[in-house]
Amino acid sequence: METTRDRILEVAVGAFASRGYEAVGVQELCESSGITKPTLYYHFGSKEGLLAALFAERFGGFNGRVATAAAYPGNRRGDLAGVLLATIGAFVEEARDDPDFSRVRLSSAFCPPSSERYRVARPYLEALYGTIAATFESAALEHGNMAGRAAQYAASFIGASDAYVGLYLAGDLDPDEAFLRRAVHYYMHGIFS
Amino acid sequence: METTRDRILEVAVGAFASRGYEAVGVQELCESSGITKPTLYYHFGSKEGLLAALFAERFGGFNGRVATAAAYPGNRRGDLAGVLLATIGAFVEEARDDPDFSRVRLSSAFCPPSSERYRVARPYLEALYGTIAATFESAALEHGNMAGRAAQYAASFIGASDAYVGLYLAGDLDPDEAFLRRAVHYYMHGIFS
DNA sequence: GCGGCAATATACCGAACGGTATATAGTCGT
DNA sequence: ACGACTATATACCGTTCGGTATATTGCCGC
Repeated sequence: METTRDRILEVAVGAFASRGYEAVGVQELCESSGITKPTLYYHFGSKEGLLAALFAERFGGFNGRVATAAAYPGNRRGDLAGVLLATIGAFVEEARDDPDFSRVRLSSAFCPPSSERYRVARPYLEALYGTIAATFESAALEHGNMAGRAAQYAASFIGASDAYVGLYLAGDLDPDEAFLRRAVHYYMHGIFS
Repeated sequence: METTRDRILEVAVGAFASRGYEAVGVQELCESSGITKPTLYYHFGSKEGLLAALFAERFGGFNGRVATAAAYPGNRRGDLAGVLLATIGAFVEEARDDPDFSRVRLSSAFCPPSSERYRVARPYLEALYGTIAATFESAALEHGNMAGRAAQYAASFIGASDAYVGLYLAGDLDPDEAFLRRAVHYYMHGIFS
């Protein structure tokens, strides 16, 4: 059964994706959900609380799926390419399964430091970054010349992955399996290879 | 002499950087600038016009500097590494010289498709992307195995560069010359090298 | 010294904002 | 059948939103 709460969240993620959290009014979310304001405030307490609930559900889930994909060595000892492919695959799969959330996530990646958005999104952004950085730190144990560069690797890996997701969401790109394999290959061995 | 118009723009970029375009009110910008609303509307016509003027000045300038750095072959025939270093250097230098604008630029990189921000920022974002893609297309003429991949290269290069800029602006990173050289080296030859 | 224009201010507009005091309907345990 | 609790609605709050009609100032050309 679809609860009122779920319906509000679904309407909200769609509205936030297309017009942005700040530009969407609570009144409008209520009308689109077929409810009234006190109902929304009963469930979420505030507009910021609504965003927090949305992120807890979807960003939390996304981070979990990425963490599973990025586990290293996990059962893939030495297979960094396989881990990175699974990781970027998690980004792309999320964009296919939940494009609205992925749009909200991307638009929150560089949100202003004194915004409500930032306060809510920051822990999830840091968790994602930490997960990827940890993968590269583990890999450095097996590939000595990677040592001490995990932060730089994580930043560029997430940056490139999000750029691909952004192009896909804009309809400019279809990142199929071959595309992702090439992306990982370039990342590990350079653009000439 | 600092004109009223310039002062408004300076106040606006600072406010947009820290709290976001949508969350900043026109009234507040006027008070911070020491003027009143009709003066702002005399110069810019609307809030969106103010953002457009800001982007015309700063995003236009930034894109020009990137285009200069990314010119290929230019006088650097065959020196793709040098061109990419100059290009990522332009990103980082911009962040140092005009951190507020760079914050606004980053926060507009993935802004919602039905927002005012998107309408204003889109041409500049596309111009930037086109510039970088053109560089990789030119490089492919000399490095045959790069052919047909310019879009993918451009996306990942801009994505990684913006990720570095974002970390710098958050105070988590100091991208000095050595860092940037490593970044370009990884990009061209892979993370193991 | 006066017409015209660029640049500013006072005072106001209707609409939308996020949020709430209060009442009411259903459900569930006792 | 009644108290307590969950979930909802009506009607309203003060504030702020982007934007404007109108008046005023100062300068420049003639």
